Amino acid sequence: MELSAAQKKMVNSIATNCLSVRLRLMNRKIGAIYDEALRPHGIKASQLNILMAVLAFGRATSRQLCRVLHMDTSTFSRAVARLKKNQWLQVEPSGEGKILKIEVTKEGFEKIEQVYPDWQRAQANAVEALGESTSEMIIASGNKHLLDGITS
Amino acid sequence: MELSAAQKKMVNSIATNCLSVRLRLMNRKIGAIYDEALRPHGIKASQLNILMAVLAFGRATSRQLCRVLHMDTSTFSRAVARLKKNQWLQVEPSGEGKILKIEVTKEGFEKIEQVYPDWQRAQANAVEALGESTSEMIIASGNKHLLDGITS
DNA sequence: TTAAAAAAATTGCATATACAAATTATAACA
DNA sequence: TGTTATAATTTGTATATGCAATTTTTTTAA
Repeated sequence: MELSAAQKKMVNSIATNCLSVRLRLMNRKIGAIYDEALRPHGIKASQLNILMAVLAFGRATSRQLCRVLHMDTSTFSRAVARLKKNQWLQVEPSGEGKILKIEVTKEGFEKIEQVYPDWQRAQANAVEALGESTSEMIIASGNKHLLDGITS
Repeated sequence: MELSAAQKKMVNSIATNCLSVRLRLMNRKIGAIYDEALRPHGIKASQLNILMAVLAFGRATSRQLCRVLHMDTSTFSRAVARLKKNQWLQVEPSGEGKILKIEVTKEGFEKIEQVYPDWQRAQANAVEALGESTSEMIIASGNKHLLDGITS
């Protein structure tokens, strides 16, 4: 393919600036750091993610957790099934309307405690890879999103 | 689960600061913006991603592209298969050792041109969702990574 | 020039992800 | 109270992702 100047500009515009491309790449790169650190514990970063969200929010509906995590309910549903299979999560109706009691089990919490030092190591490596300021911005930006989710 | 103060601190530390969790969430959120905008064109952001990388680098080995994209070769292999099936990519041996000639086809480039206005729209929405400064930092950080990949 | 070594690419398997469709459970109302 | 409307959950299907193992290709060495 021979490209005109205008075409090259277009290509360059997307290749250089596309936030989806950039975030995807960062996600692969940083995710690998955590998954490598967590591998000996038999848990993935994404799974720890959900355990943390459940702990942080306490009793919550699937719907609320999905909104906060900006995750499709079908994705959540299957993730929860895997976490239940590992005995890290417990899901049961609470009796109060549609609210499900989703709880981290004792085994789940023990897993988090075991993982914590390696998570800290991964976190330090990730901060080093991204740089301090980028890391802080990502964390701050994430908290903003978290708050978005809570209000409804 | 009843948590002690120290345990709550640990949970909060992970839930609030984990870069993997944050990037995953951003990725889902921002990726959805692009995929929604690109859906009418029958192409996913991740696929556009690879077309752009191929165009930006010109003739390249799979290995080099995988390194730049920080993508497993198996992931790349299957993505390329799908892009070939859509006639957007063309892969053939070049005769020079192991170097494969991976090229965007005319159809592939036309697809990019069709998509461009909607990509711009998605980009604007993503910048709005993330904020100017976060967006700029992500782009800058991404470019750093890109350069990392080139030198080898 | 052919056999062994090394490298690259693919395939098997598992999880992550989302959209659409189907199912199930809840709520509302007649 | 039983039927319908609504909301939540799960299942089907497809892509994205990575690790491990296999297969294919290329290089090296005999």
